[in-house]
Amino acid sequence: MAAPEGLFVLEGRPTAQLIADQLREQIVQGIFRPGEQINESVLASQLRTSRGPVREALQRLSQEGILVSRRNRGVFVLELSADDVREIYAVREAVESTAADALLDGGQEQVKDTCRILRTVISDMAKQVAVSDWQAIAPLDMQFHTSFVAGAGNTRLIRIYETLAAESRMCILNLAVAYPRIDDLVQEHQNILDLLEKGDREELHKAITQHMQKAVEDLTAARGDKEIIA
Amino acid sequence: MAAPEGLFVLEGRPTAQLIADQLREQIVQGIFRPGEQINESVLASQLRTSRGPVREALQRLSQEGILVSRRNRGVFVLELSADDVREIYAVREAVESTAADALLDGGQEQVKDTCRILRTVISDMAKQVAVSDWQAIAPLDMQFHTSFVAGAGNTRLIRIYETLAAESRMCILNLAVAYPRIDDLVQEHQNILDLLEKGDREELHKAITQHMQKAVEDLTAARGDKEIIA
DNA sequence: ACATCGCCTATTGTTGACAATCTACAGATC
DNA sequence: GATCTGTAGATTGTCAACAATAGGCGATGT
Repeated sequence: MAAPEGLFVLEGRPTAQLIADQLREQIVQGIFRPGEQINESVLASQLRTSRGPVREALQRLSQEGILVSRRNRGVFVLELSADDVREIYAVREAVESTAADALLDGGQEQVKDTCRILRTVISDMAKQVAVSDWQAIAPLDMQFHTSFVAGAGNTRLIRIYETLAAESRMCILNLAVAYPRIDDLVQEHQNILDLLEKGDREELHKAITQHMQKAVEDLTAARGDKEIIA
Repeated sequence: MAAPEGLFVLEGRPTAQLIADQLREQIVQGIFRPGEQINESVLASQLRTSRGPVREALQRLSQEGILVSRRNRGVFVLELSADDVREIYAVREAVESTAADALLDGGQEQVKDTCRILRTVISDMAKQVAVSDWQAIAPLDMQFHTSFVAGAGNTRLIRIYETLAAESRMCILNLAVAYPRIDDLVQEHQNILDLLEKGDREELHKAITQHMQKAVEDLTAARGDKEIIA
């Protein structure tokens, strides 16, 4: 039978997973602000479920690092410092560089498939830039990079990058006006795509490094060094 | 399930954390074999606790990737394929290379502190090699690399590497005679330490890459390409 | 006024019972 | 004999009640 997709409130299968995904999305969208407390009981009754699955989901997100749990005090949305930003983007650079190598070593077919996906993402991105829809740009930005890493086909790399993507979106959303050089945005991603397609390993690595460095500069520019961003 | 004599009744505060840590240790030591099922209820009664904390610990290890959970069927110790080995060591190479750069960029002091730690590890390793105590060598091998990464001071990198270290130990332990070139072992690590101390970035990267490549060759040599190692 | 002690509340941590669901097996049916 | 079906058992998934604990706040004594 054709499976009719159920609604978001409560589905049959992996409840904790659904809660975690939903919550992560709400956090990176800024519905829960950094430093804000999340109460197990309250969330459970809101979701019409018990504390068990909620607790499981919260624990999951804590392990991912976007929540911090203090014993008998509560769980709170992560607050990011400038140092955190530097850490995150340093690791992102490492992961994406590795993915780039794996892609280029993986054969023409793999590169081609990945590029096809990346092209559509850039296309969507250009549309949203044209109408200045920042809300839609951040997810697309991350989708580009996530797809890039996914193209390498290393499941561990992908799993690592998922957490980094969530943290990056938290960085971006907490920066109010997130993209100072919004016109460069599409161009930069297009450049990465071109270099991947061309197979220019050297320049691709440089482009990734620069992309990350610029991001760190933008994200840390307005704030003091050790200050909390959010 | 085999009676695990190594598990102690737990006290103190973060119960689930303790269970997870102990269980992880038991798994990388091979007390729980790959593919073996781990039963929540049984484990709970062995630990004189309830299913809640045990479940939490198992979920944590599942997220780390050293357990796999199948709904309503049970949780099982991860079985590693040759592809898994390649994945793990590819990511390890990326992480350690990043750590190397961060170390060298972090100043003389940081490098010096790290080298001091690494020296003692190598010293211990040499002792165990001398008496051919393989059981003790694997942890020291991982301790070297974990300390190396820790020296970079990037908490996210460290967290990522902890999981990789656990998976690596699973690779090693499942290979029976794990170190074909046991005499080279100390030498290779010493070489990495020397290059770090010298600050030779180029050669250090090469050494790390070679170290990982050799490991993959050793670990996949005896088995078919897609075969399960354990 | 100030420091100290002890209660109070909010929140997580823990527990045992109960429900849902998957697999395997045995029996019926063709 | 092969295949379908329904039932049993094992295991996780869910739940609500209960316990422990950390930190706040006020009473109390000086």
